[in-house]
Amino acid sequence: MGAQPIENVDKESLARLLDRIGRMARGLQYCHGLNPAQWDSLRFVAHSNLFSRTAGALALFLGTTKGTASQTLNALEKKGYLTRVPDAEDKRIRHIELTPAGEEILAEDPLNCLDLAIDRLSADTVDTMTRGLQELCTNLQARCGGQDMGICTSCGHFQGSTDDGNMRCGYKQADLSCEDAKRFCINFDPSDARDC
Amino acid sequence: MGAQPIENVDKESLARLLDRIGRMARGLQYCHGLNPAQWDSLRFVAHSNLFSRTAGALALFLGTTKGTASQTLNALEKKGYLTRVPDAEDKRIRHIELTPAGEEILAEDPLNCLDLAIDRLSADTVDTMTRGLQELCTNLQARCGGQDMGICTSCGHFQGSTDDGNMRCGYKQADLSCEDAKRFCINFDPSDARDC
DNA sequence: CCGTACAAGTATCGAGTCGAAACGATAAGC
DNA sequence: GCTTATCGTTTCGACTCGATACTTGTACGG
Repeated sequence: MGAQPIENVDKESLARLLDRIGRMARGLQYCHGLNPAQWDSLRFVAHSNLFSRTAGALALFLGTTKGTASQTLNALEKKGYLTRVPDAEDKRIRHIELTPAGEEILAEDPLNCLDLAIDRLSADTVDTMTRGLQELCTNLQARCGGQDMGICTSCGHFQGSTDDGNMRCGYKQADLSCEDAKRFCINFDPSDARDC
Repeated sequence: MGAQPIENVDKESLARLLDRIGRMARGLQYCHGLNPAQWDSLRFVAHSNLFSRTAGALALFLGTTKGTASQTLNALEKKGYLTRVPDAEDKRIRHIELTPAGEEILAEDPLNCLDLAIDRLSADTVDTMTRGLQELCTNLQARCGGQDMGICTSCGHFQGSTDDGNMRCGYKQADLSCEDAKRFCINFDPSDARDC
């Protein structure tokens, strides 16, 4: 308990700090000819499972419209960072896949610079901040939409693994490869999730 | 030490969480007919001292150009939330002042919603997060510009108070009212600042 | 089958933002 | 007094984003 009693000011400034960091992070993401929305989209595609690598899911995640998401994807496709492959069953759907060039440029994600700064914090601090931010995210998204994402094993729709080693999703009524099951899903149902 | 050893994943996700919160906070700020940049500007004007209530300082703070800042101020002036009054001595300068309407709308700052979420965190968590974010801010701004701001009493340019109760700034070679000295300054020099 | 309802994705248009650059006015230094 | 630097604005073009309408495809009910 070495901490002094905290003035009210601090509570206010946390919100301002978050806003400020957000703006800085945003500013960092104008590089390599991309803009923040495009970086966000690349990251989303890289970390999402098959069900979620679609224009609609991206729009949900970014809190934007399908039209805008489609345009962003157009820009990225034109630059050669991703391709869109038709779904085998549902012909309305086009799955987004990173190209090798896309994976390469992701290695230069400007947010890595944020990681460097984070590395200089103590593990305890990072832990506390992560928990706090996750709680904030949860509280906020109740108010302003935005989609929570998680992985199959902690998802309410998860129905266990099949004989051939795939994961069964009760929501999509479909299987997912073991690899994809570790990626984030836009249809994540936290009802079964424990902490984190 | 109840915390489990933390996986690498967590360190990565902190950066992503910050990005995510930033985007959410940004999304919240499309309301009352204003956009994020305009809210940021209103907040800046409300919390800045006389020296900093100018178009140039706003640009520095927002990490944008003077031209863009000027346009944002135009929009806000047209909506009646602020006015620009010429400086008595330097005729190049126009000081930005909130109108009563500006103060009113600031009471409905959408970031207050973030404050509500923050209120539900423990004081210790808020404290740790605030310190951590401040450190991140400092580290980041070294890399990507952006101006740190602070108040006179912890500023390297502060030269004490004058006979008539004003605060003397060695950088601007000018006095500041006691009230303004408690507001943030774009010329803040942290060399004399202790923690916070 | 056929028709309706709905969902995924795309194209188009207009408002608005932003940055770069040029400009005018003023201040400061020699 | 002349030159240079600073503050702010304006203009222009590229681009983003949201709203809307549209195309294509699926599901369901008769």
